[in-house]
Amino acid sequence: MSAHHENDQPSLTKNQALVLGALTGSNGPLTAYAILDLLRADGFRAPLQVYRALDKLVDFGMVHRLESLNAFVACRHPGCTSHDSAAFAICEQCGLVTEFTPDKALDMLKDWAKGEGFQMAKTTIELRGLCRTCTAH
Amino acid sequence: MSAHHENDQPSLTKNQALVLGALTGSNGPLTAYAILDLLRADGFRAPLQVYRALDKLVDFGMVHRLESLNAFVACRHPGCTSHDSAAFAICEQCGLVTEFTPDKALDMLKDWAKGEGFQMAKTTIELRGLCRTCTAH
DNA sequence: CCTATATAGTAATATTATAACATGATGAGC
DNA sequence: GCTCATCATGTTATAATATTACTATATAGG
Ligand SMILES: [Zn+2]
Ligand SMILES: [Zn+2]
Ligand SMILES: [Zn+2]
Ligand SMILES: [Zn+2]
Repeated sequence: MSAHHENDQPSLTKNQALVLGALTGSNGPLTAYAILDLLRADGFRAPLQVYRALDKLVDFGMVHRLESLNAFVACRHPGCTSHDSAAFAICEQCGLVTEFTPDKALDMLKDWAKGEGFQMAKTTIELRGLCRTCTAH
Repeated sequence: MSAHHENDQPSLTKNQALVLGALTGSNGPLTAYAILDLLRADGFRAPLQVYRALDKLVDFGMVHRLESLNAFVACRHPGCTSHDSAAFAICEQCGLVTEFTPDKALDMLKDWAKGEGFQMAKTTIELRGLCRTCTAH
């Protein structure tokens, strides 16, 4: 199995592929333990199998962790290289999660960081509220 | 004890005051269980005593939860009314947490939300990286 | 007084995440 | 092919974070 290089599609191990499959097959975020339950049929027995795969998938930029939910989503944002700067809108009514790239907001945050002498490595931007559908309703 | 009204300084219960005191006396964020340990001498025995006080203090805008740390900080930002929109820069080297109000970035996020029909109730903005001191060093 | 509401105490439990250690696969260099 | 290093894996136990359920007490308003 070949090593991962930046800008390659990394080749995934069996466990990584299973976890990614569970996430891409879900219509919303999943917790690590929800993934574990989904994959018991595939031989998963312990949380660490999930967490280890998630760590790698997050490294690869293929999965994002939602800090305010302690949950994970497959990246729906292929082609974008700034996986450390994605933003998410989370509907508190229906659970819908929308990923977007807040370029302008990031520029503003970078300005602040520059003025402050803070060297940004990663941003967490999560909006909580109501999606269009739930607002209309 | 008088009820809390918006824009008042709410009167705090004993437990709330103790938890807030622990946070303002700390030079950094504290987890709920760290607060519990600090307050055992004051009679705290169970996590729920801390979590209940924290819930209220967060409601009052006097304490913020840092989602990416599962920890809490006293608001260092008095006079600001947008306690649902504060941002934090977290140094991964020394643990320094700096609160700021990212007005411009928030405007950009509001623009996105408006275009998307998403009704924002709260934002989580947390920057991870190195503070000025740790960068120089 | 009566009742609704808020606060509080306590025990048990649920949820999320990591540590520690053993095993097996893979590939590079010899 | 063998040796070694590295990475992935399996398994058990445990740590860290958070909530449920139930009880009790205070207190303000009618
Ligand atoms: Zn993404
Ligand atoms: Zn919705
Ligand atoms: Zn604040
Ligand atoms: Zn620092």
